[in-house]
Amino acid sequence: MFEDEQRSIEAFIQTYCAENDIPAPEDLQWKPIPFSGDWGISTSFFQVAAQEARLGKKVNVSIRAQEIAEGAAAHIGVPEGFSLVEAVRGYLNLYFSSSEFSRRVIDAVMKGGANFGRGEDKGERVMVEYAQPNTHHSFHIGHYRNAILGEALARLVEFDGFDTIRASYPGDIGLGVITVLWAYDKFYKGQEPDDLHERGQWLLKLYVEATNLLTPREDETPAEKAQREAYDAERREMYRKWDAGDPYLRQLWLETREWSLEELRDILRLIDINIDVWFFESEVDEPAKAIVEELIARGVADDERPRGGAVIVKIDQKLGLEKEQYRANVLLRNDGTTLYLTKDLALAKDKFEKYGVDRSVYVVDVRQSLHFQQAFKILELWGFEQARKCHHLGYGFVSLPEGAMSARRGQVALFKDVVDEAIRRVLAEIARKNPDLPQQARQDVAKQVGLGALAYAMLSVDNNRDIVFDIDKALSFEGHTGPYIQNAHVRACSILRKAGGIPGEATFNYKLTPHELGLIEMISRFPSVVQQAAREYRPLVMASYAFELATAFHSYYHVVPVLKAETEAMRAARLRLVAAARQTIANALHLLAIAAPEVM
RNA sequence: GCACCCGUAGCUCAAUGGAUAGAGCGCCUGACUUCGAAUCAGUAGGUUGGGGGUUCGAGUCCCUCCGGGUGCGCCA
Repeated sequence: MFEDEQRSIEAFIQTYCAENDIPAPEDLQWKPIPFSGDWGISTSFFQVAAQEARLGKKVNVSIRAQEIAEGAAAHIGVPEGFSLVEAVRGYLNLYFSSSEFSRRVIDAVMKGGANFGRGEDKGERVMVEYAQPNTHHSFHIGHYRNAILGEALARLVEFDGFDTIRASYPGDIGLGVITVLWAYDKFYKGQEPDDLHERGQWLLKLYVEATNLLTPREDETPAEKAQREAYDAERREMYRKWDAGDPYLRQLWLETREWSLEELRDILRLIDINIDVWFFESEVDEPAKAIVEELIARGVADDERPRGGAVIVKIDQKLGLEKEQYRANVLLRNDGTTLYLTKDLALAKDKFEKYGVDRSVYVVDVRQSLHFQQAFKILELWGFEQARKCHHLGYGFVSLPEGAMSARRGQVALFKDVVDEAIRRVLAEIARKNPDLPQQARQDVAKQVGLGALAYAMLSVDNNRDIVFDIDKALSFEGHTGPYIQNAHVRACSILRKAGGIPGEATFNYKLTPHELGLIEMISRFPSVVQQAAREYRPLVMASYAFELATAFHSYYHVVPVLKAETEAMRAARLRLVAAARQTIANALHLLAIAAPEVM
């Protein structure tokens, strides 16, 4: 936010170094000054001093860094807009003139509004692929982690200036899907629950039942074994007929698939996700077969079918690697059918050529990291420049306190159930804490707060860490939670409502309290947090920031009187600060796909 | 066997190679006739799994060991 000042100070430093025969600092890093209670920016001279030492000068690096910092401080003086410049232990600290910078920060937020913090147009198109649940199943809390992580990421890169496409890739075919169709056709034909969420759960129930019938048991009798094998043969035959395009099965498949998709669309609507492009696994099968010949012709893939094998890619060998790293993988089974990898390659080709994607992010379970490393390398061998800008955003899996989720054992936290419970708990909280809230508003608010708690529980943990989903902790409304941040927004709204309006301008020409400075500093950091989170593909960075911003606001709120400020000028300045805080909190929450309610 | 991830306060988790490792929960203490207490202020709690190394500087990078998890050509 203070790039101009930084640049001019950097120029001063470069001049000073040049004049005193000190190696030019290559990359000056500016950070906030820690634990000072004041507000400013800081850089250090350790690297410069170390460079001198390497060039043969006999110096103690930390002492020399301090000397340079002192010299630079003296050379710079106190620039316009700053109140103090000091050299401490090798660091050069520049303290802002608080009134000038405060006004500038607040004005920037008020002018930018919902666009405050938005990055420059990057001139690049990014596709974020997430929300890839299998159909013929119900959406559980693990799918939710995927969806919310992908959505937050999409919002971040979009806000940072990338042309962004949201893509979903449901697994709508495969042995699991056929298993459900088999059970339906054999035992439940013609049945169909009314409610769309019941249908998803019902299909899951069919899957569990069918899997039990089809899985070998240790104590099974010869008759049971024969029965099971007969069932399995039916299922395999069904898969073959589906593949051959059997009209009855295709119709049944599309119909039941639609039940799942209806539920999926309903859930995505609930959590405010708008997918731009739907890729179905079943639709990339034919294109996938087509690319195999091309890859053989290009010498990327080896055809071992003549020897009874498959079509494979020996990735390490093609890259000329001695050590095994990417290994080899199969593109086409010897029966001529495609695999997951083949389909992902075909899909990537489509993303690059048909959608003009420059960079591609895959939000997929971390267990598939080898698969994506292989896919990206094959794309590179294939000649796609964009392959180097493909990124697999892996995330740890979500389990329950009882252990891994398992549909078969009935151990699943279905997303819809969790949301319903969240809303119930928020309604109870509202009844206790805000009984004046009109009844008709309660349901909306409960949904926003309940979903906010869930989203934050997922996003406030680093993506490469596993999560044990404890519903009581995820639906906590106090402390390091979504509702805590939402509550800061609500409190700001409340002040502004009572104030009756926001002054069009204000100066900060009075002695600012530490709480005001802290809040203004947090607000000023928002644009750089957007950049970092987007650059690193890490929604966690924004999640942590949002909490810290809310903490700064809550502290401020408690200590600094706004409506009853001592003077009219202070009241105006503080009202604008509250408005800027509200805006920044709202922007941060939006990037996390969390609603910013005005009351709760 | 090979590769990747994780190990930080009692618990759950943060910390672009940078100054004194921070939060939340829980424990204990205090603050509502006050802009909304889903809040705030404070106390206590650490050999960052062990050991080497690189660096002016390591929770962070390298090596090694220990412990936990995941993956590894015809599943997705």
